[in-house]
Amino acid sequence: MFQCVFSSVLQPLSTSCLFKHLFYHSATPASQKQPEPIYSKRTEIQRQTVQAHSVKLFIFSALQVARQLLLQQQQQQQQQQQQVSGLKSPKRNDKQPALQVPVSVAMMTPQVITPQQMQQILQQQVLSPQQLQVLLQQQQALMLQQQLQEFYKKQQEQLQLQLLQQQHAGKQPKEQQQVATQQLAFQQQLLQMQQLQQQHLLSLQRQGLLTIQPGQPALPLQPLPQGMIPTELQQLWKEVTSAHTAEETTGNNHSSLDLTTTCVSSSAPSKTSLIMNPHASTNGQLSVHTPKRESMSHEEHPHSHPLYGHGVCKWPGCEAVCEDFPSFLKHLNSEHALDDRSTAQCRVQMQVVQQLELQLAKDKERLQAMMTHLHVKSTEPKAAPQPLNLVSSVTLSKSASEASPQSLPHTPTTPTAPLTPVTQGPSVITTTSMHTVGPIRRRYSDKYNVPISSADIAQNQEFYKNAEVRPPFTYASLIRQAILESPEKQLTLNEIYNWFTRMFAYFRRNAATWKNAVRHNLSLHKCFVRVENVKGAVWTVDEVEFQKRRPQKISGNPSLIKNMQSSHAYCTPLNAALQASMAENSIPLYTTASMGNPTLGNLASAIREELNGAMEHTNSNESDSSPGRSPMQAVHPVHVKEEPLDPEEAEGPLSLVTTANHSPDFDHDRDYEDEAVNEDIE
DNA sequence: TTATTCATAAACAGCT
DNA sequence: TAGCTGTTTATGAATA
Repeated sequence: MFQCVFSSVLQPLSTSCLFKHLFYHSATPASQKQPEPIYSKRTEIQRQTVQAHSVKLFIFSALQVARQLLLQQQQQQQQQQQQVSGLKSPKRNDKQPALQVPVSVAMMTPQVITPQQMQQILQQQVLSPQQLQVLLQQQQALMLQQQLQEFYKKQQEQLQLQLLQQQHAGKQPKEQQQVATQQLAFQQQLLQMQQLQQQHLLSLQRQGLLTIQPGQPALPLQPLPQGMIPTELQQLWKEVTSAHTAEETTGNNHSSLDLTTTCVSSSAPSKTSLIMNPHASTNGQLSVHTPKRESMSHEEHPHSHPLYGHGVCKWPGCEAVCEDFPSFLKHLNSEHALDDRSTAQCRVQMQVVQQLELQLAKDKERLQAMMTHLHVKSTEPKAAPQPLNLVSSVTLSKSASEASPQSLPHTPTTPTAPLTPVTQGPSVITTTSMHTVGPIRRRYSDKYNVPISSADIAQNQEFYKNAEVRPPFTYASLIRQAILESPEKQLTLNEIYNWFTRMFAYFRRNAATWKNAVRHNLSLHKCFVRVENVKGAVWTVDEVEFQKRRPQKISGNPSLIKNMQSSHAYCTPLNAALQASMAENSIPLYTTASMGNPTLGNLASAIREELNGAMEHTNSNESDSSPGRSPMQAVHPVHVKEEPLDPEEAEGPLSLVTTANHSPDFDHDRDYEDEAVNEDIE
């Protein structure tokens, strides 16, 4: 079984169905694929990650404050115990250091999914952005849950220890009872926080926004709507703080915690930083700034900082507006100093970058697989011919094997590496061509006078026959192909119509439109020559005129110019198609034959074999062509000649060049009955 | 910005 | 006369 990762949709496939499925990808209209804005989603992931982390930071800060309060109570309790009984428990001292481990340490060292594990996950299967998002969120939530559980556990142990101590002392002053009561209340509030998270998780699950894998000990904290969790936390915070004495809550800055503001807000970035209780910053980290490194970098590159651009702080989740660079530095040093929050954010950013890098690597791998698939598609059981455009005369340059290294294909995974760079080649099925509704304006092939390859159509023949997908070829190319596929290289208008409807399901509708276009093209283009014969008027193709349709702006050898017209045509259409594909939300781009170019050596021999076969076929004057036959059998007689090619003048890496030869042999083989045809061609 | 190519639509004429 | 065939023109989009 395979799993198709062509798109973000993971779909298990059997070996036999893999190619069909890939072909489905090439055939499915883009409108049905629901393209996913990958980059925007990644940005969204980052945003939500920061958002979730901000929520987590808030909880962390609240816990820190509560922990600090608890510590104070414990200290008071300890002092009271020492005063009363002079008893000092060694166990308590053992426990105390563990309690002093900042929660942020656990936060900064997530052990839920290590980067290595995440990499393994990503290597095992390509995760879609949604899955990555969920995974990331789950990881964040698991981290938070671990922290909560750890803290809760410590609190519980402390409580039990204290109870034991109190029982041991045989005295229970009222204050101790109050402290114990407060601790119990705090534990209950911690439980409430967990329950709230669980409830929110359940609500998300009900909404289908989050899926939890079975057996996963997840307490995922989905990125919450702005202001939702803060409100709940505010209530929780009030409950927590209300458990303490009034002088402890009203005398400090707890009230300054503006929990109504969102933790991450682009509009009010200054509020993103939590106003910490002085007690919360137990180690004073919040007040410690280390701007030296930044300042040094700024001195080297004044007003240039990766975190500063367009007057906005680029710190993840901040976007604070800084009018000038000094103000940004001030903001950076004040809001993003070296503290737990910044460190945690940095770590989150590292994870984000790491995941993006992994995803990028995976996408590259996927692209490679796609390219490989497209390269070897000609070897499918369909046994389609090699995707060489042999319709026109082909000249194989000596320098084919002497192409510059950078021009050589970088696809070592397949022996059928393309002549062109991996991102180049004619487009057979493009995303644009998948739009079956309405006329299309884009054109990917035939843009440089090079018509569709016979193999291009042949390898997608079944697809075009059955799917109402507009072929991405111009009318001229299609007409030319129809004519060239005919045994006598000439067709009546009605036969051209029939070829269109036979070969393309798309042309079985809107006959008036495309037939008019066919007639228009036949009349408009000089490359189509009307010939009167016994059957009436038939249409033939003048290759010279066809190649002349758009001269390339290449200076140098005129023959090279012609050659480049053809060779370049292999490069640009797919480039455009790729760009279009990228523009259209990274919908996979599919080509078939055109990308299955063999290596240079194989290509040369293949060309010669094909050309020789074609010449023999034509010279034998056998008209075995049928509607279903291979288009390669219908190629024109061609000449294989070796022509020096100046590499400096060659614009592209292609050495396979086609010349629009209009040789006497060519005219002879066309075997026109009307001599006027040759005159017209001349 | 300009020129070119292409698709589409439409009008028109000639022929069967 | 209707339909087919062929020519021509116009327009807009895409692209070099």
